Amino acid sequence: MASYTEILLRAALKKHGFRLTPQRETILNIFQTLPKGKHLSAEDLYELVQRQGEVISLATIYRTVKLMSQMGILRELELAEGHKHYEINQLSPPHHHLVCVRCHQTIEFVNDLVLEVGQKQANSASYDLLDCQLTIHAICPEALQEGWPSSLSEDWQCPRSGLTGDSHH
Amino acid sequence: MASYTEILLRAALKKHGFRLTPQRETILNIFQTLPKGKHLSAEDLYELVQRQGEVISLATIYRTVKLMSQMGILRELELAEGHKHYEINQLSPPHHHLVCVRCHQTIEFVNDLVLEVGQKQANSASYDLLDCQLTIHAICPEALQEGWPSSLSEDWQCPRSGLTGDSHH
DNA sequence: TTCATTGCAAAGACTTTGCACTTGC
DNA sequence: GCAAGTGCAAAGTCTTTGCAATGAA
Repeated sequence: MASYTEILLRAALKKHGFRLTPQRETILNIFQTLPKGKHLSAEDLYELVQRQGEVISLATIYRTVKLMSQMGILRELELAEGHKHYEINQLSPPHHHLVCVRCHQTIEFVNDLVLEVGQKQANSASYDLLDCQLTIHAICPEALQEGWPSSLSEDWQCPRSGLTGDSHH
Repeated sequence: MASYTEILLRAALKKHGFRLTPQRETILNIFQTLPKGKHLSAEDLYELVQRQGEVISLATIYRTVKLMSQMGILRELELAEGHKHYEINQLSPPHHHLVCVRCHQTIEFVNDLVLEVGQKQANSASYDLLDCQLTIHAICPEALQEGWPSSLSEDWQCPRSGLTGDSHH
């Protein structure tokens, strides 16, 4: 599963009776040109579309990422920000996430074992694997040192913030 | 990490300056007496509390499961139902989930490799591991056969429904 | 007594949906 | 042409929060 050209996307959609619309093309394009490891929320995507001069309604954004996730084109990530994030589903190799429950900073990593486990598990139940995500919840050293979770103040700024690909507000 | 008695819970809370309240005890109790592998949404928990004659406000339910998850007492699961589920965090061994994106039926499984990977990853970043979850998104044989996702009707009932521990409405 | 915790109700964040219009095929 | 797709605005669902009252230590 390399990269979805318009042709491939059309084929994938057609296979299920869906249509290729400019909106769907635009959205797929954005995900394809996204820096590796970056993931977007619906809102992020909405803004990115606007920034390149087009407009797609939020409703369509939601409908599209949902559809594409269900088709296996996108991965739906549930990190710790309270809303979903999406990225291109590159099955080779998918990366996983280590998330600090305190500051939400996310470290991505790759591990082939995980996919093997997932594939094996899906196969053994005769399921068709779409995606496979290992999410590790942990506390980062900075938060630990700060004595977390005794101080629940939501305003503490982890010095780690801004270092990695954390794309929420 | 065997089972939280009142004593242990108090100690864990005290360590962070939190208090032991009847509500917190009740909630922990419910999770402890829950059948293995069963997980609850906030709403589920709210109803279970009522069914045993007590009343805890939804706000407190939410605050409590959040706190306990952040303390590592509960695991916060993000499956495919659009809301979070919680269960006791038994680090030995944590189980993982294979979820059908179509019918939301969930198969649980245990795999030691996953925890090893998680632990190793957390350690290498000097994080303190709280939880480690592998979530596999896939399509169940029944849905595949039904031609999913070409038929997006939300009313299709997977014959698999009701077989396993799927606790949403 | 003191400060964490609770309950209530209101607010918030995110997502979905009904409907009329548009458009791919 | 017709069913699928879109945009809009309204409605939902789940979750959080302000505040006064309560209660654990």
